Amino acid sequence: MSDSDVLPPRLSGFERECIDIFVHAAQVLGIPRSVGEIYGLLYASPEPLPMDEVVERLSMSKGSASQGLRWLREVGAVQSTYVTGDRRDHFMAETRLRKLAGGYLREQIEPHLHNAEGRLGRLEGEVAGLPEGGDRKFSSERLQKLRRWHRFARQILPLFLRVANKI
Amino acid sequence: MSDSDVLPPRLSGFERECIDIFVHAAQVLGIPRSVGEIYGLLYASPEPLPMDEVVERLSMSKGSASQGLRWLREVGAVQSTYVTGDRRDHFMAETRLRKLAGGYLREQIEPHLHNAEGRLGRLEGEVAGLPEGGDRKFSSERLQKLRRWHRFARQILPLFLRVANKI
DNA sequence: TAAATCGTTCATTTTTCCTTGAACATTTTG
DNA sequence: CAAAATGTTCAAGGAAAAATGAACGATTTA
Repeated sequence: MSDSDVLPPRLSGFERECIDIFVHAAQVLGIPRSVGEIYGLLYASPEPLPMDEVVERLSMSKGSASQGLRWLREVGAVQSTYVTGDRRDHFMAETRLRKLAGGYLREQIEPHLHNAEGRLGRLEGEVAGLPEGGDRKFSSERLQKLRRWHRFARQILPLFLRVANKI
Repeated sequence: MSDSDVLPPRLSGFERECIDIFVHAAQVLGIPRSVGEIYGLLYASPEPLPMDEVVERLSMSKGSASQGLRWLREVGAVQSTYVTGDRRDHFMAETRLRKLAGGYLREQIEPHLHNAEGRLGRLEGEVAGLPEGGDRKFSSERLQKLRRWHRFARQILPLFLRVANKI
């Protein structure tokens, strides 16, 4: 006799579909599947959940749940709350798009944009060291284009957040 | 005696820095490193390059170069051109941001948005099957929020392309 | 038409990333 | 204080993705 005959299903249909959606979203964003699962479960929950329940409902190791929840807290995608008479931390999904996107951009994208500045500086050094001639003009134009792209990214992301704020 | 004593360096400083930039950009976008390398090399090249040269300059296998170039062509990030007196295909980087971003969104993002519609439909089915009560209201609100996000994504991406067109 | 060139495909290897679970620290309960 | 509960860390294992290179087909050249 298998467990499914005696145990209640761990997840409701609604929960399963929410998890499915966020697992796929995580895939698009390059985030681990387990993180998508956790967020999906919390998104489907009217009440905040403690870590044990995440572990149990998702059949996930404590390690993954601990790390996943930490990551989600760091990017501001979940908040931990008190529940009276329970010393465990309880977690709930942050669902304001502005907060979600803002945390992701700050933690995941901003560092890359920052590093890109250093790389553009090095590229500029290379162009400066080039001998005069047709290739130098070409290289300089390519560098300028990269700089425009970088400036564009720096401007468009805050704009994106302002628009997201209205959703 | 090592090769570096007798062979010219395969890549110029300018090329190396361009490649570095696009390798990191690829990482952010979840694209294989080899694809970033190829695009970076082509971006740095005033002339279109045949596949052999990509293989040689990047010390990359023919397989990777072939597949990487195919992918780049599919998303519209490189174009192949004729070079008179040479039967090999020659590749050059597409550098219009609108084209680059458009191809990426069409090939990589759009399929996910399309699939999401199916998932939202299934989620709607789950909500419809829920008994009346507080949880049903909650679930319905969460579903609506997902639908708003989806609509938002569908609207913001074309807008993004219009703005990118001016860069 | 034989040899050389160009490019693709795909099974295999390599690498990278994710998950696991045991060990541990900390706090709480009996 | 001993046992239980809660949560973190990290080495090791496993899974998924990427790179390799040999085999192959197609085309061109001598």
